[in-house]
Amino acid sequence: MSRMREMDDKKAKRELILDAAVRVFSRRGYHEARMEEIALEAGIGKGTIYEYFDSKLTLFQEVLGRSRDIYYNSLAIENENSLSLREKIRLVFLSHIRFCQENKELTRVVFWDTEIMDEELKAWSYEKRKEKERMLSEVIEKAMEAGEIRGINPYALTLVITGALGALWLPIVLEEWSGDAESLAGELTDIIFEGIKG
Amino acid sequence: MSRMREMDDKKAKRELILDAAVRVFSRRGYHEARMEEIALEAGIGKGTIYEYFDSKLTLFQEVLGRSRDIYYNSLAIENENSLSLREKIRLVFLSHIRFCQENKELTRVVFWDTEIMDEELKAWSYEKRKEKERMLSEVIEKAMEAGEIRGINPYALTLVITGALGALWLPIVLEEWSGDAESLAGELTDIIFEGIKG
Amino acid sequence: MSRMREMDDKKAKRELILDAAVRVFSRRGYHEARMEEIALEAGIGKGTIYEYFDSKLTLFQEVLGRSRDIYYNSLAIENENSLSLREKIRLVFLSHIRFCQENKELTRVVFWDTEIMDEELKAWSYEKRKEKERMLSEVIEKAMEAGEIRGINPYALTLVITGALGALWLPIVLEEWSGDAESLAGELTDIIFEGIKG
Amino acid sequence: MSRMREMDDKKAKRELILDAAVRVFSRRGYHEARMEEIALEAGIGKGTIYEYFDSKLTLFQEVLGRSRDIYYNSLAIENENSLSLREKIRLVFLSHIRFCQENKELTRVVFWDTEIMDEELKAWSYEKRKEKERMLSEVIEKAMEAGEIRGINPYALTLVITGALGALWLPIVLEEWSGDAESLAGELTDIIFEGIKG
DNA sequence: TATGAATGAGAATTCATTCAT
DNA sequence: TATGAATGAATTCTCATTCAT
Repeated sequence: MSRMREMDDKKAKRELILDAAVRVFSRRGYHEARMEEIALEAGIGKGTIYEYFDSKLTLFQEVLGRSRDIYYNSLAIENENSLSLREKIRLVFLSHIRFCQENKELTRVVFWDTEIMDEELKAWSYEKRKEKERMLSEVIEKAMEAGEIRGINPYALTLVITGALGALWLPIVLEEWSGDAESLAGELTDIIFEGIKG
Repeated sequence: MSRMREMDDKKAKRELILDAAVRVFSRRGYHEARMEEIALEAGIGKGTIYEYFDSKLTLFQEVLGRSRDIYYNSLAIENENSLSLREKIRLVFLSHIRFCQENKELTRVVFWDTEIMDEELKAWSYEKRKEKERMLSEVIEKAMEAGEIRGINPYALTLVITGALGALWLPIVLEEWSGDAESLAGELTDIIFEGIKG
Repeated sequence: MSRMREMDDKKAKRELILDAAVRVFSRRGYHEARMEEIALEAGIGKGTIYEYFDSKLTLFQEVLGRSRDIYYNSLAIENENSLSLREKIRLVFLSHIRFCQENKELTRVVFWDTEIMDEELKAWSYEKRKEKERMLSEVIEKAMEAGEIRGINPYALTLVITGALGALWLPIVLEEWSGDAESLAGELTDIIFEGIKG
Repeated sequence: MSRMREMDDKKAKRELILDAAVRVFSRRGYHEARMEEIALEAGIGKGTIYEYFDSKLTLFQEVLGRSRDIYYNSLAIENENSLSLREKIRLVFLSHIRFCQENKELTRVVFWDTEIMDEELKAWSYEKRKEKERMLSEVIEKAMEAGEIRGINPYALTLVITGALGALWLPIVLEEWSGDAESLAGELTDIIFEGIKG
């Protein structure tokens, strides 16, 4: 077998394991997930996982890291500098909803506030959250300077937006809500921009 | 010892255990919490816990249930029928923030999206959440009928409000945010009612 | 139960485990010994061992340490300062042979040059051996100064004595040799003092 | 490739593996040695070892057997019938010391009293030791008959000699002792022949 | 023939739960 | 009733060995 092909195989099996791990971590959570179940799900032997990952924690960290990266990439608003804040927020809601609808398992892994909290992971998680907040604050302050939005406490707005996102994955994953993404994104944005006052 | 006194003692020891359990579950999470640590924290023997609770899961369920009850009671808006929706929402934010500030351990137990989704607990959790949403929807619809707020999707507003609440406990518990409860509650309500449009 | 009695029980169970461990380590060696077998041998459950010892290594270290202490104490020549070197050496041989005859299992643990060689244990082992050599050298040099023995290389004599000891446990434990302790001790001493020249 | 050449290759690879195995068993001991490390050390694939040896145990047995053969051959006193016992013993000490100095790895394998006493290996080990003792006894008895040495217990002398040998490899391998082989061999022989009496 | 990816039996260890006191 | 010593099921991880290529 060519070296190229070998590496593809190696990579492919890694992916196979990661995919299985996402599913198992997603339905069981970290502590209830069994390495044996992941192996079974991947259709491989228990020991094989350890050829690709050092430990259960390592595997989980990679699953979590990748899931979050995929999620954050799916939001992709940084490059859309030409858009108005209103449009940006609408887009964030829209892509969030679509991501949750299309990736129920990844979603569960990303948003399931896991206990594991290995110190390293905790720090990483914290940093990621802070970064997201910083980014949002920045965008908000610019829009405020530009007069697009009135003078408000940016932190309060951050809470409203990230809060709505955080509230919006479980109903989707549990299939309680399966409405139209465009509409809901629009309605949320509308509330935030226009207020609800009668 | 009188039967009355005995029962008081019995009750008191139950409380003792529950208090210790809140602290331990709060700082460790369900899976990392050790029955021995709870017993130690309560100043009793490990075996004694089993005189009062069937299992670790049972104990956790009661801790979680009670914590949520205390939290929901602290919100206490049902009886305040005379208030406007605006005032009600402001009050919910205010009491939420105060509760989190004053009961960091309970808060962590209530909001820590635990993995241990034992089927029964999951169902109970689900029901509790639904009930909260129904209540909110009802209040919103009434306000809409009364013309206090304009015609919007009540579900979207529910998401915005519960989302903001869900986003607002971690910064408090982690002591990242320790600002003025009144101000933040006001600002959040203001955003929701007036919108942010410039 | 009185606190006194409790501690006795606790101590007694520790001893029970240590005894069982000596037997198992003695017949299997460190790596082939199974914690389960030790538990079985002690007539207790697997988990109980861990109530008294942190790990297999810890248990082994204590078994080894105690066995060696018992052995070295059985040699007990330090306090016999009045004796001549010849008598001391004869006594060392004699007590060594008797110890091996009477404590076959301890003997195997003490002399089985185990692989384990955890760094800490290695250092400890090394130190113990050095100490023994130093002690011997000292005694030898004194006897040389006193003219009891002629001028020889003390290190060479140390090798001859410790060597004979080291060669003399296996035949005893394997029951190849079961002769008279007094005679053999005398003969060995005789060879060392008088030489074998015709 | 000619059949002859093939067999040479086959033999060469066997040797390659055995050499690597000596080094690894020497520095790790049997249980801590990893087949993978041996393969790596030999510069071949893990699976290849199994083309030449049935199992780890088999490989170790061959390593041990060969190492011992090399050691015993290095002593080579059988053919030296013309020599006096004194000279023979001196020669044994001398060649032992030199062997240990020059073959630290082999030495460790030969003398490291391994735990892995697989029954077959144990029996073989036992037989080898007995044979050595028989040979020594024979030589001793002849010398006694010839009047070269006085009437002593041959077993006791065997213990003294093999004991000194057994005590003399570790200090060399650990590089604690790195003196002159000739001198030490002479001194040991001197003690055994002349005794130490003042 | 050589390989190394895959395997799974097996070992140490943990900890909720039991139960004799 | 309260206790904590004892327990063993369950879990992670290792590594000799196999076998498809």
